[in-house]
Amino acid sequence: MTFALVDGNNFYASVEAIFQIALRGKPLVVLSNNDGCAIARSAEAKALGIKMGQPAHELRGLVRSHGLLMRSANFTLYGDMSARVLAILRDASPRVEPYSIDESFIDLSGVRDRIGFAKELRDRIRRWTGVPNCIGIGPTKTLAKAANKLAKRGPGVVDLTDTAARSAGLADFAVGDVWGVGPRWEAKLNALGIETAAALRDASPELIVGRFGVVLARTQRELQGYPCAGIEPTEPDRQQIMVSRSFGERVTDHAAVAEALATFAARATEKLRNGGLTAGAVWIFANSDVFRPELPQHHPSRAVTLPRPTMDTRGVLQAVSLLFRGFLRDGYAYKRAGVALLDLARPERLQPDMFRSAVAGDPALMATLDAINRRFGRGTAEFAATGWRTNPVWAMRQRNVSPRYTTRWAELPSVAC
DNA sequence: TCTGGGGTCCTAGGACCC
DNA sequence: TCTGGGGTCCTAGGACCC
Repeated sequence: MTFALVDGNNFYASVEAIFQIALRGKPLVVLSNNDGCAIARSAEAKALGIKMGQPAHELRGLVRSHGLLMRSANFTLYGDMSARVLAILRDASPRVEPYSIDESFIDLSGVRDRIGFAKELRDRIRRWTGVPNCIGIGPTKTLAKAANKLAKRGPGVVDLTDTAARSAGLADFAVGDVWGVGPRWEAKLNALGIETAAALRDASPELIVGRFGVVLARTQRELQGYPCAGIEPTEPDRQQIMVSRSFGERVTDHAAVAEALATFAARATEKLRNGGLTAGAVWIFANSDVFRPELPQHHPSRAVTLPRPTMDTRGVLQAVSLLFRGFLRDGYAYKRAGVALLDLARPERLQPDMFRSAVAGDPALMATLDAINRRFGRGTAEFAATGWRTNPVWAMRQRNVSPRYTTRWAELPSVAC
C-alpha cells in the first residue's frame, strides 16, 4: 500500500491570509475561543518564538515591538475552506480519509509517478483554494506523517517509500516528532537512549511492548514499513458528543449557567442528528476558574441515563434541567461548563419496546427545526431555555474575528477595481 | 485583566458471575 | 507446606491526536 498525507501549512493562519492580503508575510496568530491563547501561527510568528498554546496576554509585547497581528478563531470559515480542499482530494483519489480539519490521508496505491502526482495535486490545491500545503508519502500512515513533516522543512513533497530514502529521513528525525509519541513517551524513550525515529524502529520489540504497550508497538511496526492501519473512507460513528466553552467572564448567576448549558445541549443534539444518532445518556459539568487557585473552587459534574434514547432536543433539555437542580453552589464563580451526550447509537439498532418505539421524541419536528435553521441561519428557531437572542454574560470574547467570507452572503469579500 | 475544545484507545483493578 | 479457574462489565486514569 502507499499512503499520502496532505496537510495544510499553518492552516488557520493561512486561511486568514487568503482573504486578507495585508496579513500575508506578516507574523500572525489565530487565537482560541475567548481570545485565550495561540492555536495557529504563521511562519513569521513561529520565527518570533511564539509557542503553540501560548497565552495571548504574553504576546502583547510582540504586537508593539514586532507588529504581531492577532485574529479570533473563525471556525465557520476554516471548516468551509477545509471542505473545498477535501473536494479536490476526492476528485484526485478514490479513497480519501479526512483526519482533521487540515489533514487527509489518501490512497496512492498504483500510482507510478508518486512525486509527480503529489506535486501536481499540491499545486492544484494551492491554485484552486489558496491553501498552502505539503504532501508526505510512505508505505504506512506513520511514515506518511513523518514524510509530511520532512516536506514542511522545505521540499513540499517527500516520499519515504524507498528504504534508502527512509533510512536517511528517519536518522535525524526526533522520536518526539513521530506520530503517536507524545511528551511523556518521548521523555521515557529518551531515558532509554532512544532519541530518533530510526532508533525506535530498531529497538527491541519486547522492550517497546513491555514498557509502553501495544499502541507504541504498532507505531514501531509502522516505522519498519508494515502497515497496521488502512485508509478508512467512512467515518465511524461517534461514541460521544461534547459541547463545552469557557465563558468570557466569571459567572455567579446560576440562571445564566443554566442558559449556557441549555445552549450547549441544543447544539450537541443538533450534531447528534447530523450524525443520524440517538443519545442514551446526558452528562453535564461546570468549573470555577482553574487559573485562579486563590478563588474558591467547585467542579461539579453529573450524569443521567435517559428513560429511552432520543434525538429530540426537548428530552435532552429536560434531562439537563433535572441534573441542574442543586448543581451549583452559592459563593462560587463559574468560568466553564459543558454538556456531553453519551451511549450514542443508530436508532435502527436499538431494541424496541413492547408498547412503544425504541426512540423517544419527534424526529419530524426536529427535522423541521434543523431545516429552518439550515435555511435561515443558526438561531432562527431555538428553545427558550437557551435564553434565545439575549446577550448572555457567559458569551465568548472575540475581539477580532474575520468575516465568514465563504458562507454568508452579507460577508462576501469585495474586490476594489 | 489574561491560559481552547474537541476526540480516541488501552490498561488495570474492582465487583460480580458460575 | 497447602487456598481454582474461568469469565463479564464498569470505571478511572493515562496516554495519545488535532
